[in-house]
This record gives sequence, C-alpha cells and structure tokens, in this order.
Amino acid sequence: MPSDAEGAVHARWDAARCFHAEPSAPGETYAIFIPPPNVTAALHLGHAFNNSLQDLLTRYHRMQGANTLWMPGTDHAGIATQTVVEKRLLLQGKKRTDFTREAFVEKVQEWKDEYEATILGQLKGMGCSCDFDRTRFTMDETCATAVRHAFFTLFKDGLVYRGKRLVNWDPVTQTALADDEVEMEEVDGSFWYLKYPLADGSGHITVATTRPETMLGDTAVAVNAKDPRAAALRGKKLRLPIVGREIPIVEDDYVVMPASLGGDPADPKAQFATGFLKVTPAHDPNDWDIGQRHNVAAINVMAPDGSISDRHGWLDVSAEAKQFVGLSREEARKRIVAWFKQNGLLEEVKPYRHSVGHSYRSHVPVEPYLSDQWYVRVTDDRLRGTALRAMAKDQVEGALESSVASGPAMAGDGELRFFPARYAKNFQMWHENIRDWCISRQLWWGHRIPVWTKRGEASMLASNMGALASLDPSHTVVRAARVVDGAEVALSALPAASGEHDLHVCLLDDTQGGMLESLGFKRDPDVLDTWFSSALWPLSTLGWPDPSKWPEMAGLLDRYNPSSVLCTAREIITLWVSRMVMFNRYFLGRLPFKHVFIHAMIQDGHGQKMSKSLGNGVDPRDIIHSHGSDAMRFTLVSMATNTQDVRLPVDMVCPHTSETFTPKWITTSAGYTVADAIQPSPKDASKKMVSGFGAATGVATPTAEIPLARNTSARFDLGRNFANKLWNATRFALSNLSQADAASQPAPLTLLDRWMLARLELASRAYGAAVAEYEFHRVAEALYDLVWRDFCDWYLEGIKPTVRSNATQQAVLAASLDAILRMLHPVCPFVTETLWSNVQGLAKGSVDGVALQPSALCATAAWPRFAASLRDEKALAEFARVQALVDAIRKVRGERQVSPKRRIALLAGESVRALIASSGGVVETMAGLESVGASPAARPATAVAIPFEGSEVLLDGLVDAVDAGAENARLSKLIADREKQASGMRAKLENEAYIAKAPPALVEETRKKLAEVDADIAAAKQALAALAT
RNA sequence: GGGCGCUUAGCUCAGUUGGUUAGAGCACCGCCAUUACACGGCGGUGGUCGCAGGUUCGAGUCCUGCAGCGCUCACCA
Repeated sequence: MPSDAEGAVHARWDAARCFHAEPSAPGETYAIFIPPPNVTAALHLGHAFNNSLQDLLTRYHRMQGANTLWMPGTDHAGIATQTVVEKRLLLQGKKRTDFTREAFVEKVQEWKDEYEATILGQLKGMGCSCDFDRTRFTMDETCATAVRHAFFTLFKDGLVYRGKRLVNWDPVTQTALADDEVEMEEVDGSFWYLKYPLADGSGHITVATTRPETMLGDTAVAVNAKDPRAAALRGKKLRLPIVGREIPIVEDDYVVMPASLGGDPADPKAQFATGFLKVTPAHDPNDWDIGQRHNVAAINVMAPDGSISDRHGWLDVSAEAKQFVGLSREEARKRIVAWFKQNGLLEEVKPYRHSVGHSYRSHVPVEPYLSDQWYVRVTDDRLRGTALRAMAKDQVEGALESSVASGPAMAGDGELRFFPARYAKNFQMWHENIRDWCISRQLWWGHRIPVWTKRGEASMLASNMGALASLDPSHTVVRAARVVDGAEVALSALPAASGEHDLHVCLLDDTQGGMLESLGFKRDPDVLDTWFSSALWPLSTLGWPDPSKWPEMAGLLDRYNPSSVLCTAREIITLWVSRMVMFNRYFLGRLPFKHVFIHAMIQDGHGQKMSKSLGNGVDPRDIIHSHGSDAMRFTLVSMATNTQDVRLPVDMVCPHTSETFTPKWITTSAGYTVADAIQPSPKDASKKMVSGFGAATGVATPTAEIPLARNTSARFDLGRNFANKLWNATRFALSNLSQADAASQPAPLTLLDRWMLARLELASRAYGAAVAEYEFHRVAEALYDLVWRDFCDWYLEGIKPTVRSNATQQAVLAASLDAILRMLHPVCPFVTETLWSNVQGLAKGSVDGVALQPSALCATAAWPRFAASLRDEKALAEFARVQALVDAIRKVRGERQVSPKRRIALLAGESVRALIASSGGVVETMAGLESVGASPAARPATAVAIPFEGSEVLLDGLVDAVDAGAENARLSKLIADREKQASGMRAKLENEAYIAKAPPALVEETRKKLAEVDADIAAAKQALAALAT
C-alpha cells in the first residue's frame, strides 16, 4: 500500500535538504509564512487543511522553478498556554502562585517543548515542505529581539501609551482580555428594579439593572432629556441607598425611554426600561462614556479578583456598606438585592435571558474593570491609514475616507488582495471602526513589557533625570505621567514641576535594567498580548531588525518579505492579518504579503467548528493512520471550495477491535454535541475507551485498560481510493513497458495518444488557473479526471492491445505517467515520490512537445511543459465521438446484462465505420467488438439497433435471440427521452422571440441538434417497427 | 441589530460572464473474478435546484420579499 513508504520518503527529502530556502539562489521568489499554531495542543484537521493548501502552493511553485520559502514555527499563545498549564497544575492541587515567576515559566516551557515537538512532527507527517531548518517560535531569541525593537520603536514614536480604560477583566486569570477574547454566552438572569430616593425626600425614581452589585459604584442616574419627567427632576439629586452618596441626575440621550412614555416599541430596551439609567462609570463601558460626558466620578468598588473592595478607589464606604466589602460579586449581588427587598426599595424582579461576555479561557463572566494598561495607538494614520491604503483599489467598497486616502503614499499601496474578494470588506470595516489596541496582559507567560516605572514627587524624580540622561538615547526613552488620586493622567516627555508622577523608562535591551532597579524603578510585571509578537511574524522570522546578527539569516528579509500569500481562516482577519499589515508597513515600509487567501472552516459532523477548546478536533495522525497522508491531503484539497465550510462526519475506531463505529453523542452544557468522554466498545460494552473529546478536555485520561480511541471519517475514502488507483495504474504501466516487445517499432501517434497528450496539456492549464485563483477543489477535480477518467479508464484500457509493440506509444505512456506524477506531487507528495524513481528510469524516448526535465527527486522536479501544439482540438473532438459511441454500445450491453467476454459484430454506415477506423482499435477494445461491417440490406434477426449521431447502428450477436418485449421497452424509453429533448428544442424554435433575440449561433445550434435528435428518433422508430414484423 | 455566507440527488458537495438533457464522490440496484486495481470494472435508479414573486426569448445562476442554518461585528439597562 502507498502509505507504507511515507517514512522512507521523508528521509530522502531531509537528506537532500530540498526544502531549504537559499536567498541567493535564482528564481522568482515564492514565500509563505505559516500561521504559527499555538503550542497549547496538537494540531487538528483544520490545521491539516490549512497546511495541505500551503504545501500545495509551495510545492507547485517550487516545481515551477520559484525560489521558495515556507517558513514554519509555533506561537507561544500567552493566555491559552498559561491557562492549560495552570489547569494541569490544579489537578495536582497546585496554583500558579505557589511557584516563583521563573519556576512557573519553566513549567510552561516544558509544556511548550512537548507540543512544539508534536506539532512539528505532525507537519512532517503531513508531508509539509517547510524549511524546518529555519523553524521559529514566537518567544525564541530572534523573535524576542524583534518584539523588543518593535515595542521600543512604537514607544519612542508615541504610538504606545498608558491608558486608563475599562478593560475586559477576567477575575479568575486576573488579566485583561482583548475584545476578541471575550465570548458571548446566553445566560438566564434577572432584571432588578431598584428604587433610589430623591435627596430632598420628595419621592423616588426606579432604575432597572441586571447587575445590582455595581450600584455601590453609582455616581449618577441618567434620564433622557425628552422624557416628560426630566424637567421636574432637573437639578435634583438622589441619595444612593446603602452608600448614602449624593448623586446627580444627568440628562443623556443614550437613555432609552420606556415604550409607555414614547420610546420606540420596536426597541426591546423600551419594553423593560424605566427611563432611568444608573450610571456606574467604573464598571460599564457605556456608563464610562456617559460619565465622561457629564464629568462625574468613576468609583471602582471591586478588587482584581472580582470581590467588593474598599481599597481600589472606593473611599466613601458607609457603615451600612461595610457589610458588603469582601464579598464575591455573586454573593454581593444576592445580599444587595436582599437589602433592597428588606428596605422596601425593590420594586420588581423580572426574569431576563441575555448574553453576557465570558472569558474565552476561564469561562467566567468578564468584568468591565478600570485599570492602567498599555495601548498601541492603531487609530493613528501611520497604522490604520497604511493598512487601508494597502487594499487593492477594486476591493475597496465605496471610497476610503478622505483623510485616509490623502495620507502619505508608500510602496505596496493598493497591492493587498483578498481571495475570495468578499473578505476585503471585513478588513476594511475593521479598520474603519478600529479602536486602540490594549496590549498588556497580566500573565507570566509571554514577552515581558520592557518598561521600568517609578512613582514619586516631581522633585524627587528630578534627581533621577540626570542618571537617565546619561543612558544611551538610542536605547532609552523616558516618559512621565501625572498621577492624580492614584491614577495616571497623561504621558508627557517630562514630569511637570510638581505633583506626583509615574516615570516610565522603556529600554531597548536589559543591560541598564539593573541600574534602573537600583534607582528604585520597578519593571512592569505584565506581558504583551500574544498577537503583538504574531503581528511581527513576517519580520521576526526573517531576522528583523538586524538579520546580520544571525549568519544563517543573511539576505532573508530582503528576499522573502513581502511574501506571496497568507493562508488563513477568516476568524483572524482582524486579530492577525490587520496587525501584520500595519506593523510590516510601519516598520519596514512594505506589505507583509501580497495575497490573503481565506479558506473554509472545518466543521465536525454536527456543523460545529473544529476547535481545541471544544475538544472536537480530529488529530490528522488518526486519519494518516486509517487512510494515509496523501489520501488525507487529496480529500482535503478536493473539499476546499470558496463558499462552503467543510462538514466532516467523524467516526471512532475501537482500539480493542479496530472496528469503526459511530460514537455515543452527548450535549455539553454550552449546547454542543460531542462524543461522550468514555465510550463502550461496540461489540463488547465491558471494554471501554476514551474519546478525543474526553482526552482534549481532560475529562478522561487514557490508560492501558481504557485507551484513547482514534478517529476516522469515511470522507477520506475518496483520497485513499485515488492514491490506490494511481499506485496500481503505475504498476500496470510499468509492467507493460518492461515487457515491451524487443522488436517494437516507432509508429505515428494514434488518435488515443494525441488525445491523451491533449488532455495532459489541458489539465496542466486548468491546474495553473485554479491555483492562481486559489480554487483548490478544481485542482483535485482536474487531477481526478486526468488520472482516473482519462488515463486509467480510457488510455490504459485503450492501449492494452497495442502498447507492447508500438515504441512511440510506449514513449507516450512513459511521458504521460511521468507528467502525471509531477502534476500530482503537490497534492500527494508521498505516493508520487515513492513511484518516482521507477518511472524516471524508463528511458523510453522523448515525445515531441513534452518537456520533462530529469530529476533525482520528484520534490525537486520541474513542472512538465507542454507545447501549444499538443492542444489538439480535433483529436479531442473526435475522441469525444469515440467515447459517445463506446458509451452507447456499453449501455446496451449493460442493460441487457451481456457478459463482457461476449464479442459482438457492429454493422453501421460509412461515417461510423470511419470513426471506428480512426480510433485505431479503441472502439473494438472498449466496446467488445469482434467485427465491424457495413449496414446490411436486410437486418439480421438477432441484431439490436441503437441510434448514433442520427443514424442506426446494429449490434449483432449481442444476444442469442432478440427478446421482443425487452427490446420494445428499451427503444420506447429511448424514444421517449429523445422526444422530451426534441419537444423542448422545438418549442424554442417555434418561439419567435427566441429566433429574434437569442444569438444566431445558438439558434443554429439548436436547429442542428434538433435535426440530429429527430434522426435518432426516426432510427429508433424504424427499429421498433422492424421488431413488430 | 449590522455585515458576510449558505439552503441543489438519501449523504457530502460542484455548477465559471443567465443558454439547450443540472454534475461528482459516497450510498443504493443489476452485471462482471477480464491477465493494474473489488480501495476495482461496466451499466443503472435517484433532483419541481429552501419558499413566493419579478426581470428575460431563456433563471440553479440576476433582482425583491420570506423562512431556516452558520460565521462575524456590535449590543449586553
């Protein structure tokens, strides 16, 4: 079987170093940066899909003579990896904080080493032709240098700033999350209607909230100015229950009025709104905005762990409020609601189902939390503007905003193109609405932020300025921030003359860190968002900013950046694609890649995205085990269409019996359908196994008795059968060639040979066009048709009687086989490489118009070149007639259940006989003909008639005696089919509008076709009549 | 709620600028151990192209509306 040889093939590729990129080598540049997989877990079929396509592109262009680089590597995936490791430690009863930072990072490093090795092994197992010598990791020294340089540069250029913002805070992992890291989940909650008394005792208003615990931080209540009640309340104050704080009533048109008071009844908010909105600037993003507009304070009432706290900005804690301090947010909610109820201030409670942001890692509700974070000012034209201007003009919807369009020109403007084109819109809309990017993360695993900070009075800090001034200015940037009430206000070049300040020092490298620390500066404990280093991937992997630092990287940056194409999934157009474009353009003034190809998503059999976190991912090694790597690749490529996500029903393989079976499905709490963690063996329920879901989520751990079950899917049979077909066809062709008659003579090319060469030429062009448009399923289709339909079904079958004595045909066969292996190689590298040496050694002579450069390895072979002269339209047309005739005869044979062994006589008119003669024996071979003769004057009693191209063809000897009933049925059905066709065409031709408006050539064709169908009907009717006599 | 995509044979999917009998693989039915391959060969059954309108000589394809599914952004009083 083909898959057996995969390991040996690898060794040969490695020995020849055929995937190693040399920047000084000739050829057009073709480069791809792998989207670095996270080191959190092993790859699944989604990665296999993505990488199969990248490998196809890389191998195809390598064979076209390009100087190719496929850069491999992995991503440290900050939050994700740290969380995975923390979870594992938790199973051992340990917490992250039980370790020192260094010791913990060491633990994560071990995890990373294990999975990085697994991932690289998987890539090799899939046959990926990456330049593994250049493998990078987003936290290795090379990448770290790039990250450090990038941060320093942005800091120096004023594009990194310290911001006080409401961030998405995960109270469990105690880190800020990017918007994209927040998952919305539907939860059953309540609306609590709370009464707030007016300060003057003249009554109360009612606010509606889903988060009553935040009321401790309320600093205003807002009402819409159009609300009829607003005027009477203007200038009044409220007494905040529990806290006793006096808070203003502000007017803001953000507030939705209740439907009963003129609010839009179509707005669901109008249904439950009271018209009064409690304003908690420190705990809600919209309230933050309202607070800014009305200049009310933001009071933070929570600690970083989400508990109520009086130590993080809440000063006016009343005696009554003290009881809530220290409670968890969940507990505080219950107790505060109870307080309102006890005090007669709870007006109503309504059940309410709504979506709440959850941490995509810890899965707890995200808390909007006020904190100091580092931001990249991506809204600056130097970042956002350059990204928008990079877009291909014809892919921009509408026009770019004038301020963007008029921005400074740069190389690469208008050259970024998306495939399929519709994804350009995602990219554009993201940048048009982009917000500054929060890049600090409260983690230990990642690139530590290179900023040292000291807080103090301006006078005290001034004494440090002298020491700072002595530092190398090209390695040091100093910024100061005024501190008011413990919070930073704004960054500036220098501290003001007086007042408390934070002095921030950004260093390009660590050498002066110790000096700063001796002055009392502390290094920022946070790390950078993972996407910060990912955004630099096309730069960092090539040694930017200074490739000369690493000898083996010389020349890489200039040669391979910009790269050719980025192949990725649509979900990270914003997270990753955007940021690479902005950074690459900002730092290098170039595009990171010219094309962005967005491929479909792999879903499981239930239409759910295959993902690590869901635990429904299938390990490609499982499919390689059941079907082989080439089979997996071919199938994945054939599924790569541009519109449809790929749905892949998954089965399990019992490790005890090797049976394939459908697992027992369960529904998770989040509503997903997954394979139950422990499954019984299908024939023996006492034997158990662990599903991929069980292992991936840690619900079950495989043991010797309860082993992990592999997955498989019948979808891959397609590729397995195809690889098998190629294998056998090659064996057959080789045996024919090796047993060729010594006395073989050259002969003119037969119709079949000319047809085969024309099909090869056609397939090669179709292939190239499909690759150029990233329509990969068309590549698989072209190969499938070429190998199976054309080469195996027609060519190999057709040449059986002649090839051993025809030296020219032997050469065509050898050349066809050689070309097929080359063309198939980018999709099925293993089987083609395995067969390669056998086919290369044939020496059967050349074929005019076919250029097949010799090569020791298929992987480094040149793409076959076909001269335009092989594009033989006449041979294609004529052979199509041959196929139609053979099909017609086979159809009768099939319908009448005639043994393939039975030879028959064909009697026909001159044109059919001429066609058969021109086929060079193909019709006789393929249709099982014993003889071909002229139509007789009198029809033999045993003859069966078929219409072909408007005339009657008789098949004699097909049956011992004509079964009049069966024959009648066959001909009647044939006539009915043809008449249905004819009536459609006749109706068209009788329609004057059709004659007048349709293109004349089409009308003429309809007439011709109708005449032929009519002639077929006449011939069949004649046969039917003859049957009756 | 905005944006994008999808809905075609029992299943998974193709179907290029509107054009004549809507295709493939699997599954299913029949025939075949023919000397490459049963992971095979030959033949066959199977579709009112989600629904309703419209444009057109002609609609799976273009337009409008509706329904369902998926992704994504936003909201999340």
